[in-house]
Amino acid sequence: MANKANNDIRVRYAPSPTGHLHIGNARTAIFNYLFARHHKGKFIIRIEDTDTKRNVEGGEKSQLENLKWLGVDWDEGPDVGGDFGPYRQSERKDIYQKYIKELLDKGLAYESYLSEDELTKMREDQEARGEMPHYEYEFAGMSEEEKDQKIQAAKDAGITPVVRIHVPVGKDYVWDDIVKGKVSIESDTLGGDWVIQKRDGMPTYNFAVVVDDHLMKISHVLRGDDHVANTPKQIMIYDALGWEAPKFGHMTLIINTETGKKLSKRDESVLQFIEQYRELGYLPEAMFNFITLLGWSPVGEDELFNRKQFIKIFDENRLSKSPAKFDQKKLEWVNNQYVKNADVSEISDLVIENLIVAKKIPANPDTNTIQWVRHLTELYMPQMSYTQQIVDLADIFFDQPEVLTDDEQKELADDDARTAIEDLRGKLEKLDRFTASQIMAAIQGVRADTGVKGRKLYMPARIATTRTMHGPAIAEAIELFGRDAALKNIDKTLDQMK
RNA sequence: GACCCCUUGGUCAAGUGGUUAAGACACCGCCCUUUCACGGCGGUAACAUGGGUUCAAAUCCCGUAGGGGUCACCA
Repeated sequence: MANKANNDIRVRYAPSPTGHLHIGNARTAIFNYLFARHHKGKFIIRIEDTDTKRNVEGGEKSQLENLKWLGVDWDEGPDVGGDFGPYRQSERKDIYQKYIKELLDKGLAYESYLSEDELTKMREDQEARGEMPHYEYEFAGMSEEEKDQKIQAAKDAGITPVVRIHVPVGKDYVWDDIVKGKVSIESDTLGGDWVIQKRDGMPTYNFAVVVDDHLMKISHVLRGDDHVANTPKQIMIYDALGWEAPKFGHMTLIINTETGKKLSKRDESVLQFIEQYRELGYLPEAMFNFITLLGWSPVGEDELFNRKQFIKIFDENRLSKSPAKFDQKKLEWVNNQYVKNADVSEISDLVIENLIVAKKIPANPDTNTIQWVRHLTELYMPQMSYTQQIVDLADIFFDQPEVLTDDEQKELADDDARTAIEDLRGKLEKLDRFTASQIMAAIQGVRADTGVKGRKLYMPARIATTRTMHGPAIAEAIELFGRDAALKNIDKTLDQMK
């Protein structure tokens, strides 16, 4: 199992089209991508759709789309083709067939005629005996004649066989794992002769993977830790077919913060599909950045990198051996770093979508609205972790509170407050251009004319115009309300003042 | 249960025999800000445990405990 030469580096990401792109899968894809790009090798996408029952309509398309969104691109795959296609396992049936036949001819595999019922019974008996379920050789101790008879009987009963591989007895399967180091698993712990071809004629995962990886000249297999137990089975196939196995690397799983277990797709306490984050207005660069830092760390102290930098500094030897919890807070922080530094127009476009979905603005906003949202976005960019937060953050612009809080009333409980607010009202009404700079001038005018200043001026002014004591820069906020709304708010506040 | 693997602060993590055991998120405090946030500065807080090996152990070895993964005609 010698290491292949660097110029032959080919890695793959092999999703099954059973749904949307999961965080864990995205991470696998990203690490493979980074590995390929760093070593100037090829990155391939292969669709593993041998379980026809579980394939989801549109699943493949969604997976690829979200991968592209993250900024991952590939050299070969079902959509772009390549010299080693087809890139969907469902289209490679005859290829698998050929190798199944080869193993059958060599006597390394055999047809198994056990029915579902017999298999179930076997497992139940084992369980009753306190054993873990495993396959027991169905022709154990039989002569050729007895064996033939049994097969004939099964055939007569209309049973279609599956194909099983003979698992060597007492053999150690050892490999030097890129992340785990030396791993060794004994063949007798594998659960017996396993199926390489299902009753429907499709190959099983562990068989198809080997055939494809070999034919596609895959040099390194980087995948999740949950595949460790599959590796000996796969090496077994490489051996049986006389092929050289690639290098394996098993990355630790991402686990749920609360349960400490591997993120399960059914687990609803964590958002775990890329698409969900996309809808909340997370930026692809930020997601890429954050995901890459899960189970991998760069050399220095920096944590913010773009794709190009990651490609440059990626080092598979720095993959972590222990599982990482998914920290949403940190993701928010990372995303905020990117939001803050993004172009206003990019963020604004996302904000518009979020506001439309929340029904705060019409589905087809006019140019005034778009311009208005742009200003709004600029004001809130420094504090948005993700753009969907704008809906709550900017709530005062859409739904002003009917009553004031006690804290707000306290700020207004002063004769100066009324004086200042009334004076401000008059000045705002007369402003010829309702812009932030003019508004600020008006506020300062209030100070000059009434003598009210400092917090006693700004707080009442803010509360009266925006109906809340917290928010972005006061003049900008008032401008965003517009003259009519600001005056209306002032009147309402004046009425409610004690 | 069997087999594989993991264990540094609440979280992510650096660290590969000699360090005051980095850094980031979160948290707390102060500053900036006529509000909130951003930003700046500072702080609390960790080598699971017991034995070895060694002049010296977070680092190497063994045991224990805890955690995880896998045991399909799913991938």
